[in-house]
Amino acid sequence: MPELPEVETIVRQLRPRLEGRTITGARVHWARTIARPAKAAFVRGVTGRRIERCWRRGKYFVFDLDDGRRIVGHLRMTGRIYVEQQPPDDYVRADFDLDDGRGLFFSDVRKFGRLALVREMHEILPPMGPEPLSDEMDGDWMVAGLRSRRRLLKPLLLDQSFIAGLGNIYVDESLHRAGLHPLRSSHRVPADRARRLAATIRDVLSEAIEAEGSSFDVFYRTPEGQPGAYQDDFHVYGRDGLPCRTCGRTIARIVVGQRGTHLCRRCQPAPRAALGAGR
DNA sequence: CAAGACTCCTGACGGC
DNA sequence: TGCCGTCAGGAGTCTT
Repeated sequence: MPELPEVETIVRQLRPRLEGRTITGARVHWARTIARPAKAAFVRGVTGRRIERCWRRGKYFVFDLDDGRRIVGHLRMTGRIYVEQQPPDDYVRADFDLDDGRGLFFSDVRKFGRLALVREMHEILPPMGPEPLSDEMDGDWMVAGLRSRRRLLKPLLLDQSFIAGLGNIYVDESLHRAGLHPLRSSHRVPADRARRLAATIRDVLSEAIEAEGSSFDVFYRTPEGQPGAYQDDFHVYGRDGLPCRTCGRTIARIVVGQRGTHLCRRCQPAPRAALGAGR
């Protein structure tokens, strides 16, 4: 579920609750939640360790431990993390006792989320593109990146090995604001439009972080239990049938790469090859 | 290399 | 009310 702004918000709020805390015990209630090592070794490995730092890479959250190892996790569609006194819901797949008497709870309705205990990030992370908010992801990078691959824009931006952290919401929102149709071929995007896309992605993500992410249903809540506010600023995502907030044209929904895709046909003109498609 | 199908899971929702 | 099909913010694997 959560994309970069949601994971960033979660990590920021977990930081004061977790950094410096020692894990005094752990339980796993759904074995497949633990990607590696085996469940028992995971529990043994985290028990007694102090959490030194909480940070994020793409949509992954990372808890550095005091023995050089780290817990790396992904919330996928419906994962949530809390630091509370009591289990927050009926979907806790793993939980950790903290030395201040509270617990760290990993909850996930659909059981797609994963936790791993590793020494090096590459043991669990697939190849990942640059952080969208880093200096590396600038206009020049986007121009070169779009040219070097022959992909449809939307699937390319969703590809974590191209750029890290974007998901379905923020790709749709970024493409709309950049005036680019999701079915455009990456290598045919003019350089000036590619530069605009890079700037737009940074702006959209920054604004979403400012709003503490997006919550349009019950699944995303910050560790403080609050919904995000960015869904109020959506221009296309989930707005099919409603008027475009930029030009008034009805927002359309098509399917691209098996993903629901929202766009304004006036703000985002179709590429020639896609005319007549996507109905 | 690119793109589509299929899979992992559960719950909510619309239609009948 | 209840049953059924469909869909969901992710991503890995396999096939074409």
